[in-house]
Amino acid sequence: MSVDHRSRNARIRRERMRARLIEAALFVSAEHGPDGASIDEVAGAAGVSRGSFYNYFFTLPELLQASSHELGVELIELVLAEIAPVTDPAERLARGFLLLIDAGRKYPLVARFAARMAAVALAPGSVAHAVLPPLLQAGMDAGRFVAMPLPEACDLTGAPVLASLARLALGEAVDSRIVVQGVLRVLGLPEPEAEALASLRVTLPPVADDRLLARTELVRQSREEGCA
Amino acid sequence: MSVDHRSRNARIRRERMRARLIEAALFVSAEHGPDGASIDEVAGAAGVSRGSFYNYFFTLPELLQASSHELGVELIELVLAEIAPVTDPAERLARGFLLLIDAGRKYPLVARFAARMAAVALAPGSVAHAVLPPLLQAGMDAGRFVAMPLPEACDLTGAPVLASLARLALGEAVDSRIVVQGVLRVLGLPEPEAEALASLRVTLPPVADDRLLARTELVRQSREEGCA
Amino acid sequence: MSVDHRSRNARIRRERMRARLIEAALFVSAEHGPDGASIDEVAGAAGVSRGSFYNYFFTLPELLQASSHELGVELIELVLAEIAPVTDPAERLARGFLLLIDAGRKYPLVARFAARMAAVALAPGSVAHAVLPPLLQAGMDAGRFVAMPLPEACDLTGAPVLASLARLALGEAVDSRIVVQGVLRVLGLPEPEAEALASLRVTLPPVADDRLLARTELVRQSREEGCA
Amino acid sequence: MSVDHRSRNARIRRERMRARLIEAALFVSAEHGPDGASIDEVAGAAGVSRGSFYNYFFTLPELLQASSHELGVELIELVLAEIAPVTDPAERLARGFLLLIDAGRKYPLVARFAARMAAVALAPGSVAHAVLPPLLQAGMDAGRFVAMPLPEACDLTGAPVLASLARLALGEAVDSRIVVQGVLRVLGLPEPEAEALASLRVTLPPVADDRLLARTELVRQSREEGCA
DNA sequence: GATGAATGAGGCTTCATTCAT
DNA sequence: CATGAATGAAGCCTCATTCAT
Repeated sequence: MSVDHRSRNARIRRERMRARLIEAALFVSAEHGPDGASIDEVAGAAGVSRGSFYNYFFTLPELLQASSHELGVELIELVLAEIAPVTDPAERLARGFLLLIDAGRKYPLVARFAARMAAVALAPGSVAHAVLPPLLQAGMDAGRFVAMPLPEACDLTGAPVLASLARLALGEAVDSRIVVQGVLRVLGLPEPEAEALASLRVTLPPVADDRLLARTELVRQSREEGCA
Repeated sequence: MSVDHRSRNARIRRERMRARLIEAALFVSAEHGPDGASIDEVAGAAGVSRGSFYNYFFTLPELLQASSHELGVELIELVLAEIAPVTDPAERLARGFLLLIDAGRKYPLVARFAARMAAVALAPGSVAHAVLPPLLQAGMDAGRFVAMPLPEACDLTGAPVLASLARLALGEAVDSRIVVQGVLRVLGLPEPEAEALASLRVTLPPVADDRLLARTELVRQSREEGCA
Repeated sequence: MSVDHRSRNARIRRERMRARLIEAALFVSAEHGPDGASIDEVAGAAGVSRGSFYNYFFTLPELLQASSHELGVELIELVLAEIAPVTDPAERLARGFLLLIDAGRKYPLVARFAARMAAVALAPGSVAHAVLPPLLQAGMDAGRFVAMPLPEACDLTGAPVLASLARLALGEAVDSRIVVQGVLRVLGLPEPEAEALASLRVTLPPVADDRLLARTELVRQSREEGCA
Repeated sequence: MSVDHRSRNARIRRERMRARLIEAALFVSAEHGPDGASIDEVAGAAGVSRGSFYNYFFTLPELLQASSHELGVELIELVLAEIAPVTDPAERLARGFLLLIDAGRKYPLVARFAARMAAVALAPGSVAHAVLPPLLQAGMDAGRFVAMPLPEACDLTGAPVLASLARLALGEAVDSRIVVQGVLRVLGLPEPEAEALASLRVTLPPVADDRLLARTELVRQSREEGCA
């Protein structure tokens, strides 16, 4: 029993430390890019010692990968939960992309991270790759999208959205309606419908305080206060 | 006269050395990415000493930038020359993108470079940014494309093509017909025309032996022979 | 307790490492001058790795400064302790200078260091600058020395002594009696008194084995043994 | 004949080039110290190529030595010429030192150079060492100065003057009357006479435009104009 | 586990020197 | 002779990694 208890405590502490490192890696790599980060800096940002890092990860890329994965999962889960009730594949895709660009707008770190980590984030095996193809396939199966090979379909739809996030990260304005309407058009939707779906109003649900997304906001706010 | 001769010789030699460095940078950054390159490695690949690098460039990013620029210019000039006789903006765009993807197929280094250097290659000020917007604008002005803001239009058309190059670089197959058809569709072309234009047969003209593009081929061939 | 113990041990080890670096810097800069020293050489002389240097100092000048300061403080403390009982300002100065030149004779490294580091050692903010002016001022206030501006007084008294140390460092003989008598003369002391004070017999007290001064001796001895 | 003529021309050109290098070395080492100079910088300041340097000197220290020597000779010749008519050794010394400090005031580069190059400038074999001892010896032989060993006499008189120049180089004020009076006092002159001699008014004669000293002035002036 | 000292490999940059033109 | 390109040795610094406490 006491052993159990102790080990449970230990496990919880481990989780928390891991989360702190992942969070720190997120900030640091959003700031300096994945290649600009150093173990020292990440550990410092997490408030732990250099040596501790090695108790949780073997290499820096491994942590960055975990960091990217974690954020991606949170983001995707948020979006998927939001579009879960929607049954029409076209509307699902439209809402999903609109929400994603909105997330980039609301959470600047997300946009910056997406821009910086595009190579990692889109690599096969990433969250994005797991989610987009099924959505597209479903639309084609339902006859809502014109049939086309999935890889090309991903390039035609996912890449513009990612590019939009990158532009957001640079501080430029992005009209998500235009982008999503184009994406739907490329999938063969009739123009009026593409326009209607791209004009849907979507809202990101609030996220729990302990999620990565919420933490990125906190950091942003504290910085603004710090500056003001 | 003799002064002239000497200085001309010197200038030519300088040019050649510079070209060697740029070429080497191309290979190295295509291999390891822009952040994986080191001055040592580039100099080594060029067959010159570490110190020589500093006689031609101040920093590595400067060389990479020059390298990216040089290749981009060659590529763009090649494509532009090929589509120069074409007057219809839609056909120009279709042929241009088809040629570009073809170039990625024919010159694997180009694809790899495009994939690795996306961030650099697409940054404002790059060759791509100078070429695509006017093409799109011309099409809209001519009423061939639906009107839409240029930035979003770039994201919707350029990003899929770049993504295709990236996929090529990974060794995957890419059906450029599908991609270009989609790009034309997103620009509002009627389906039959989009299909027709995307089905055009294009051929990259041969390039002079001293151009970067040709040199990338030579390297590839010599490597294959080396392996075989 | 255990924390205390660990951190105390750590602190002691840090101190020791720092001391080793300072000591090494002393030898190296006495040998090659402050501009001839390199981080590599100092670290090597201290028997530690290049990287360790950076765990203790930011720059080489910082270490040299620390080194100079440390030795200066030891030397000054030694001399000041010795002349503490003396009340007559003239005798204090005479004994102080005699002891200093004696130190240069007894500890060749001190002389060499003084010669090499004159620029650093005499810069405003150095130990020498903190000690000599008050001594001179006291003598003038007491009417023992003729009144004159302090800066010029420092030049007239301190510079000859430093020059003597430099000559010692070159292996030449120095008659400290002559030098000190001259210094007292320039301060206006009547000749017989100047001669009497300059003829005082002084002896440097022994120093603890862990002081820098003692360590310089050890090194000298070990080298002589090595040669013999 | 023509050979003679050509070789004479050549010799003159060589001399000029050598002079330019020496002058450049003077400026550069006065600016950054003897250890801060590089061949590149000196050659650049002289307006010649790196390679040319090696046609005139083997090493940088050799050039610096020549530079120091040249300036020292000019300065000494200037002072010696000025005090040539004076027969009293004490007055010769007084006037000489007064002129020297004046030179430091009038030609800041001289002061800075003296401060920076003290080690080189006072090394045995330097100009200073060739001039001061005979002056002192003459005074002792004539019974004007108290007898004392020459090395110590040099330290007691030369070092304060050099220290004064160093202080001038730092931008501090120096009362040469006080310094020279002290120097005479240390040599045993009766107080009234020391004061009288130290109060002599001396004036540096103008120097020809092609002398190093004059060139240092030109540089200073052009800089001031540049700033203004 | 957590810590941070110690290490040394690896990249960067400067600069003296050589040498072909 | 003058030039400046090429070289590589040598110093600087960062940082991933190991390890004793």
